[in-house]
Amino acid sequence: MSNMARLKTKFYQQNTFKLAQALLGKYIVRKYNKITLIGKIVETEAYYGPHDLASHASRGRTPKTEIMFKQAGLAYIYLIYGMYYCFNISTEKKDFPAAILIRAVEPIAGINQMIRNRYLKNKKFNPLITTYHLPLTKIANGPGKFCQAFKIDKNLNSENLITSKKLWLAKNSQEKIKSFQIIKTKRIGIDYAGKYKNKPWRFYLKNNTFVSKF
DNA sequence: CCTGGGATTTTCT
DNA sequence: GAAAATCCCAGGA
Repeated sequence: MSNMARLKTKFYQQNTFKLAQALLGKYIVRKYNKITLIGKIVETEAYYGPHDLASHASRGRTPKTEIMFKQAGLAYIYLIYGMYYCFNISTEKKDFPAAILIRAVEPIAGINQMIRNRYLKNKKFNPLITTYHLPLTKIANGPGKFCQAFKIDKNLNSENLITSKKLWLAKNSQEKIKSFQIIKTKRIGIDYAGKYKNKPWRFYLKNNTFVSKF
């Protein structure tokens, strides 16, 4: 992990679709209570502009969607289906609504804690049990599961990833993803989005077993 | 393998 | 009051 360097402003200022692909293979670092969790991003989705019917921003600028209209590099976190959180990164310039949803990560460090975090809200959680089991590929293979594992919730909404001490992104300069390793396909769970529902704005690493859906 | 329904709460109409 | 960028489990083929 010695080659890990935090991603700075310039990285986030790329075009949303380029950034959604550049995020693949990068690391998410989460710190709380002296615990450090690290995951490698393997799947993203872009939500772009005021007309994208799959984007919350297509229904206007509201308190909820405000972060999507801010500058690049902020955490946009919302509650979905009353139960799960989704973590996004704001992109593009101020007043242009866009964001990238992190849909899946490969667990790298703090794996036992991630598994415990996943069970904490589960009805089957029993505080007397200290060891839970979950296959590595099912810890964070979905946007809701990832947030649960990494203890990401509304408290981190609007967090600045460039300066935060709790949540940021990093890269290992020795690791490079080539474009042939990236699958581009339609986004998940947005069948209501009319002509935007089939846009190939979902990106994931080819043959990667940590993605939410193949 | 697949399909369908329930959980749960914020947000906006 | 309805919908929602999800997840899990049950039941049938």
